[in-house]
Amino acid sequence: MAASVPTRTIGRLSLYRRLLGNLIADGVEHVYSHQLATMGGVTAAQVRRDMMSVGYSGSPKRGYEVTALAGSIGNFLDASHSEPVALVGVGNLGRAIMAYFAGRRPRLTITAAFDSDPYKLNRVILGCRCHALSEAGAVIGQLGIMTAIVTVPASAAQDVADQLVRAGIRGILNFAPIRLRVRPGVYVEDIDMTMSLEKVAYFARQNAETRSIPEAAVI
Amino acid sequence: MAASVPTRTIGRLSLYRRLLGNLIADGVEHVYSHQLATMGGVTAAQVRRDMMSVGYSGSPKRGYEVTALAGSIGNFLDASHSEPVALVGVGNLGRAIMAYFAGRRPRLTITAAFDSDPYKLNRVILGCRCHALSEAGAVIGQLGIMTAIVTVPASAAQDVADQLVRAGIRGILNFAPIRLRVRPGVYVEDIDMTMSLEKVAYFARQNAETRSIPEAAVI
DNA sequence: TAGATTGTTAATCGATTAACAATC
DNA sequence: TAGATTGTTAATCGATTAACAATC
Repeated sequence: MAASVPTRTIGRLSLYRRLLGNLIADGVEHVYSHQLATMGGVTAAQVRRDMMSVGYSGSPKRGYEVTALAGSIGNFLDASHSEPVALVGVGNLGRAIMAYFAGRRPRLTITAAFDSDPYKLNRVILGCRCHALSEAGAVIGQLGIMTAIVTVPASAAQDVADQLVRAGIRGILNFAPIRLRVRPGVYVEDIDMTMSLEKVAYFARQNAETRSIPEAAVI
Repeated sequence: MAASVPTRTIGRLSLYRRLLGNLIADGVEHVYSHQLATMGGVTAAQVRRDMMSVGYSGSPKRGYEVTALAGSIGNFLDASHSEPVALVGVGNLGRAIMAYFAGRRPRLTITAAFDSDPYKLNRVILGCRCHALSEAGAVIGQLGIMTAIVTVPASAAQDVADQLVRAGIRGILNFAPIRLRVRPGVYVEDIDMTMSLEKVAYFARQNAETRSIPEAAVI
C-alpha cells in the first residue's frame, strides 16, 4: 500500500514531527524546507524529498503548513489507534526507559513489562504490571502488542527475542549488546550504548589530536 | 596518522572486539571471517575489509588469531591510557547509564557527573561525584576529559553542549531528543530513543500488515 | 596437492546532493 | 512582476557486495 520508504526516512519523519510539534507550541503556522532542515540537521532538499514520500505538498510562497504537515506525517507513521508496547527486563535501564516514555508519545505506551525476577512479578512498576516471561504469549496476544523493547543482559537477549517473536512481536528495539537473530518479517533496531560510546571516544580523540594546536586559536 | 576510516567501520570494530572477548572467554584461538560475520550480523567480506583497515592480517588456513586481533583492534580504537568520561544530567536515564557503564569498559569510565539540581551537588552517585555545571570547565580541564554523555532534557541540551565544548569536550553522546549544533571538530553521536521506538513501531505494523495471512502458516 | 580462506580490486547498489523548470 | 521556494529529475558520492587471484 504505502510506497516502500527507506528506514532512514522513517527516522527523519519522526524527527520532523517532533520539530513541528515545537513549532505548533510556538504558534508558528508555516515553515520552509530550509528551516526544518536547519532544525533537524539535514539538507533542505532532503526535507522536500521526505515530504514527497508522505505525499504532502507545500507551496512555494508559504512553504509547508505546520499543523497539516504534522497531521500527514502522523497519518503516515502512526497506527489508526493507540499502540501498546511491551518491555522485557525491568532493571535500571528498563525502568529508566519506562519513565522516559511515560506520557511522551501517547500513541506508543509501554503497557506490559516482563522480568525473570520473581520478586517483581505482579507488582506494578511505573504504572505497568510486571509479568513472568512465560506469560508473554498470553499477555502479548491478548493486548495485541506488536512492538517490544528488550533491556535484558546480552546472555538472555536471544532467548527473550525468540519468545517475543513466538508471542507475535513484529518489531524489537534492542538495547542488549548482541546481534539478535530473528526470522524475516521481524524488524530489529539496535541501540548499542557501548558501541556508541566507544565511537564517540574514538572520534573525540581523533579530533583532539588532529587539531590540538589550531583549536586554541579557533576558540 | 591512522587512515581515515568511516564511522560505521569504527562501530563495527567495537562490535568485533566484544565478540572476540566472548571467544577468548570460551578459549577459542582462531576465527574465520564468516564466523565473525555471522555473530556480528555483517558479511564476511565486510569483516575482511574491516580487518584490513586496522592493519591486521589473517591466514587462509586458520583465519584470524583471536587474541592478537583483539589486541590490534584495541590499539586502533583505544587511547594509550584509560580515558575518563563526563556525564551531564543525573536523572533516571543518567543514573541507569552510569550503572550500565560501571565496570563494563574499564578503559572508558564515567568519572565526573554534572547536574543542575543543587540537592545532588557534591554527593557521590554510583561512585561518581556530582558537580554543578558551572564547574564543568575546571573539572573537565583538570581531569583531561574529552568525551561526554548528555542526558538532560531537550530544553537544556544545547546550552549544556555549548558549555561542554567550551570546557574542552571533543565528542558527545547525546540522548536528548534534539539536534545539537557544535563547531567542526566536535563529534556528536545521537541516541534518540523516541525516534528509534517510533521506527520500530512503524516497521512492526508494516510487517504485521503485509504478512498477516502468510505468517500464521510460516510459524 | 586440494580446498577453503584471505587480501584486494571492480561492479553494484542505494542514498544523498545538485540542479532547475514550475509555481505561488 | 520579481523572487524565493517547491517538486522532481539527473549526477554524485560512498559504502557494500561480488569476484577472484594469491595463499596457507
